[in-house]
Amino acid sequence: MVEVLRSYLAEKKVELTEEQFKLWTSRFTPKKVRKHEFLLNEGDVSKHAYFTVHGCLRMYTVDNKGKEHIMQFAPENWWLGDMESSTTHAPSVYFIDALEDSDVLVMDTDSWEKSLKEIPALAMLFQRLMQNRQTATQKRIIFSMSASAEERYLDFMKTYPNLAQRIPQHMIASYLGITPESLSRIRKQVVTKR
Amino acid sequence: MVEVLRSYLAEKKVELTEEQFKLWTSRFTPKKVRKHEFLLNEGDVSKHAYFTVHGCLRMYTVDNKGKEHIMQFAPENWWLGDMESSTTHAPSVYFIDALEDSDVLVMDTDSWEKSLKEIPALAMLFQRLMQNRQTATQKRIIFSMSASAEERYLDFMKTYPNLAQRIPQHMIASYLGITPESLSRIRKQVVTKR
DNA sequence: CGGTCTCTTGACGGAGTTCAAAGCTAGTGG
DNA sequence: CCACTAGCTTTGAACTCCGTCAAGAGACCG
Repeated sequence: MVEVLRSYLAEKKVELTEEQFKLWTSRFTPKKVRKHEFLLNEGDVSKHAYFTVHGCLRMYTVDNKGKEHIMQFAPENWWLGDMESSTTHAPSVYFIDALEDSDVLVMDTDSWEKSLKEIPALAMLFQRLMQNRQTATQKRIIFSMSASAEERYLDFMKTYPNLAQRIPQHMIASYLGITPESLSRIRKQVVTKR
Repeated sequence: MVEVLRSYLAEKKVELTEEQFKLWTSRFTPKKVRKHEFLLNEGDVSKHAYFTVHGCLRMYTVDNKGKEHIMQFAPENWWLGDMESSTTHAPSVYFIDALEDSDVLVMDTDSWEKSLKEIPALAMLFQRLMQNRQTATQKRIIFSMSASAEERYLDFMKTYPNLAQRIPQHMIASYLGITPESLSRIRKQVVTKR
């Protein structure tokens, strides 16, 4: 299954020697995850990073009013994990579970850090990905403060065109920070507008 | 002026050899910045990182409706810069200016990257700081979706207790994503509540 | 000392929430 | 393979928080 990482790296324009590739991929464990199965629970210390080969994961928190807030989706070719908990060994504030039956690749934190030290090209890739994530997260803040719920929904549709067909509406609502009822009304509006 | 970095590093529990410290600090240029003076304009490629010795900087964007949104404040002992623009050489979407007459230390991007490569302890420090920032940014998203404006104001006051006395109210409003009028009403409420 | 910037206060409106109920869909077990 | 149930989505009505617009008071700087 680790062969999918070959095309992934090619797409990201990262070139490893065959030796490096073998070393890296030997540290992954393939895992089948059932829908609704949990990979991380709030309060646990994160010890793994995940790569979605097929299916979809999500990472979310529950606020003090009991509401779920989805921080990130991880469909095919996405990485997911609570980096903070992994590096600081502090209990995570996040849950990670599967939205569909999924195939994922798992690597434990120690192997992960070893790989970054041994293979500089990987360290550079993940620094770039971290930077992109920070940029995306900042844009999300600005967008949540300046755009209406409808604008944010349309933006979500543009960013993840296929995802909206695959996952329940109320998950999108949770990601956008609105209620399922509001999203339902917005979708009606958007359809009748054209 | 670079001597302030000595106590800064001590506080962050980073130990450099005297040689490393000299090498690093020799690459900074002290700069006096007047209130309202700009260090970065939207559309420019960021070529510098800043450390506030005295005073306060801010980084903000202007959305398509013409509203300012403050991404970050940088009072004493804070780093500020558009990392994304610096690393990708893409035009920045941010403005950086001074909220008070300030003393800052400036390092250009090339020297910055060189320093991180030459001094691993620094690379580790800034990876840690980046991680903290990502965590803080994520918390801000959750908070902006789950908490009322009043709760967010009270949280801001706890996080930056001294800052609220120093900077104009409407800057805090811009950071919180509410109007100055709303913040004014919230403050009135908070005072009369006790 | 005049003007601009900042903060406050009021009235009104609108986007989104809450609560409730009724369809609809999909998964499960017989 | 069908029936049943639990979860998901839709719709309605009332409400609430916050934004907008407008006006006035105070503070600070040139």
